Amino acid sequence: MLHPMGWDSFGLPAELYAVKTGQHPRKTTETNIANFTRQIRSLGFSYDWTREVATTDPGYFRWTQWIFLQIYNAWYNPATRKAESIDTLTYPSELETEDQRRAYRDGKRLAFVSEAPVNWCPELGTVLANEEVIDGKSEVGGFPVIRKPMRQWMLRITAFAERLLEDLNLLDWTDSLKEMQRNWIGRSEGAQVDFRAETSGAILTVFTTRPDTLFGATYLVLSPEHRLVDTLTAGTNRAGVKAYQQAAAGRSDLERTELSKEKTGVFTGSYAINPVNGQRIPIWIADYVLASYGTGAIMAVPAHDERDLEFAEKFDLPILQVVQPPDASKPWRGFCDEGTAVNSSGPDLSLDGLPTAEAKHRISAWLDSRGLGKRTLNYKLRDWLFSRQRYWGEPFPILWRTDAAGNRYHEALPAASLPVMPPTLEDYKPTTDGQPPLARATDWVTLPDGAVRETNTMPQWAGSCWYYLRYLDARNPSSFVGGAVESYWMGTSTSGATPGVDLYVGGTEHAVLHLLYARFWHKVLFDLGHVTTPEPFFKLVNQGLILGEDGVKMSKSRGNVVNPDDVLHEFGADAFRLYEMFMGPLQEVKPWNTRGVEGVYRFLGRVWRLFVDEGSETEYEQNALVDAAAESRWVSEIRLDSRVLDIAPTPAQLKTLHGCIRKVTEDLEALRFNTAISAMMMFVNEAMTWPTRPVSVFRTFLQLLAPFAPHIAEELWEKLHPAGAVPSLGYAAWPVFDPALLVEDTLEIAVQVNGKLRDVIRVPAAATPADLETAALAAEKAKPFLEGKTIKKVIVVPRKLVNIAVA
RNA sequence: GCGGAUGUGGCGAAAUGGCAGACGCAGGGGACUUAAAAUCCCCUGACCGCAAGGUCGUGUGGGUUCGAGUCCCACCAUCCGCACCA
Repeated sequence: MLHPMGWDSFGLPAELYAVKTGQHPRKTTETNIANFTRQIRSLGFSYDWTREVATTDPGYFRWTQWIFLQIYNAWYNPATRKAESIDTLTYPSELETEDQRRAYRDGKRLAFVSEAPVNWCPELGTVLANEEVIDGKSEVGGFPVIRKPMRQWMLRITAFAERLLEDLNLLDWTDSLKEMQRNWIGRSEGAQVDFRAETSGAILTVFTTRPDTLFGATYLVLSPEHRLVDTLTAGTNRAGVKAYQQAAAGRSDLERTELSKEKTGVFTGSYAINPVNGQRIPIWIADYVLASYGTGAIMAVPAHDERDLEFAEKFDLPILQVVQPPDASKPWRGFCDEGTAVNSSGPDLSLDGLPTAEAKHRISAWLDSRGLGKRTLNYKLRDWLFSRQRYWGEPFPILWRTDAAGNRYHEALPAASLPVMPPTLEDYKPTTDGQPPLARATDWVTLPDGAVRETNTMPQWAGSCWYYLRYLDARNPSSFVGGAVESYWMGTSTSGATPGVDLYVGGTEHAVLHLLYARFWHKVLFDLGHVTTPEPFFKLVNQGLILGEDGVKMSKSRGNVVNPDDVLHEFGADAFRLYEMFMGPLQEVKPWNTRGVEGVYRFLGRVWRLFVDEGSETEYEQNALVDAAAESRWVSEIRLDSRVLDIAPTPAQLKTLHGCIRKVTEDLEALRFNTAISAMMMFVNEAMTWPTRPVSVFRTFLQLLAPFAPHIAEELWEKLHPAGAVPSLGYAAWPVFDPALLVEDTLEIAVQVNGKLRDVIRVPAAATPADLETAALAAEKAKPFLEGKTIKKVIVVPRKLVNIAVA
């Protein structure tokens, strides 16, 4: 069992807090880690602190940088569907110079530099990944985000889209979480179709999931950022197109979606030819077409697409039916589902009368045979924007140089030079001219040979992409994780073990961030032979959020935050732990209720009184009051209750105990802590009524209690072993229940008439179904319901119930 | 709009298709106490009834079944995620 704890301590929140308090992030991070450690320790969690890691520790981020180098020095080979060393890349023969081959190689790496529109958050002064933008605002802080072309580091996660999708099937995750990832990856099958521009002859490729509607395409739409917009714009339309492009560029994502109710766009003044029928159709640009999805251009089929219809109606473009709904009473206008092709005949091809699926097939084959298009897969997933203009993150192990032709190119630092430490800065805010903070350290940036360092840093997700691997071998100085250690813990050296982390408990907020990024890194490491499982986390459970007492998410601004320190001070760690587990199912969202803590606190009081002598308890309370300094001595003088004796338990006592062992054991396995606790409450409620309290029974009970309330369990365990030389309760083997002790000699059988409970009878456990039937028919309280009725059928469920069906 | 989850007492919740509401909170009554707190005992889904007992009851409406909180269909509500993804 490996149960470690660590700190994901790089990132924006830590940096923002540091800026706010005017301290260095390393200082505030250390202070916070110390405080969290204190709180966690006071709760008595059994973490293995010898494996503690912090992602901000140079001994840790050295290996984060090392993994980045593995990604940087790899490419995705579509033939093998795997990441491979960049050395296996073959070059097209037309690349003659080393500079040309270098440019080609850099374009293939899994870590690459790209000049593309990115999410820029002016308030935070940094770019953000797609996953970090929620409703057009930054995930951290909630500030507006705009699109801006910038030169940034990207990781080629899109190459793994299909495998990230497929391998979800290997995992024991909830359906909802898997669905979130599937939706985020957003696979869709369709076709690319080439349209030829009428005057320039330029080829315009569009992506569509409905190639069967090609005959209904009455215009094309390009995104404002599409690279062919300039060449396609006719003279008189130039000013309007430019203005539209500029307006779209300056608009935030939020504005873009808020304004989505109203479609906007401009005509370029030029036309394209529909390859299927030679029709001349206008080319428009509009921001409802996204540059970053598909080809950044669409064929509009207003009859059978909601958005195209809205646009066509607004700009008075032709709407042509090409699909007949199966339900003829439904209007064809705006019908987007599958039906039958109509009005779809051209000189070389007719789809008329074909069902949608077949029409898709036919047209795809036709386009393919003419070289006009091909079947394609598209994903919503975008490449991972991996650089940030921040101080508090891992510096890239990358240098920039200039070649003979004056082109800047990048180069990896050797692994031996890791870690690349961030420079010491007085001011770690971004520069006023928009340069990352690291650019302030001019001595650090420029090397003696003229090379300059990359001044961006990695995003906060980098460190958390692989921490579970570092836990396995946290102090290894020569490798990110030792090979034998990795295969032992990840389960590939033992047959039957689940591959990867056996149980990962975490919140849903990581669904399309950390959990996606970590899977991607893991797959790269797997392909390159550094780890032995294709997936990092086998079983994943999302714990539910604990809301404030008012049923709303806890927040400082609402003032409904419960501070664990206060709860601990008033009720102790055991009551706090017990309550959190007793509240309800682990996965459920549920509100905090301090009364509930009092409830489990009372339960712990009853446990205590089950063991200790009341008189000595009173003495302790009085003595501890006048002499608080010697409290621990007075505690040790509390005596056991005189009924707690080393005597043989009665069969009834053993039965109660073993029933409890069974329930607690099974519930723990299934993470049903709430019902396990309720079983222990029932045990205690009954044990309170016993005239004798056999030590052996209570020792076992304490073992059951220990994982929930370790402090009180350990204290009482010690009292039950007066000799002193007893190992801690934590090392005692978990009790095993004896099924033989749970056998009942008589059973309670429910007697139903027409499914309604009428009586409960007691029968010997050995009673046969026939015995049960006889006894049930004779049941006193059931009789009135049988009188004067015909018995149609008697259903006997052995050991449970008898149902008499009457007419 | 799309995807997912959840709907059970005053509240948190239990219940391999087989006695709905275990366990706990809150509430009511009682014991102990000069008194209070703590503790212990009893009651507590709704309605009818003096009682015995009965009727109804797991978001709504259907269905399958000897029997449905549980399975199937439709709908409603709430929460979470995604959202102009062609």
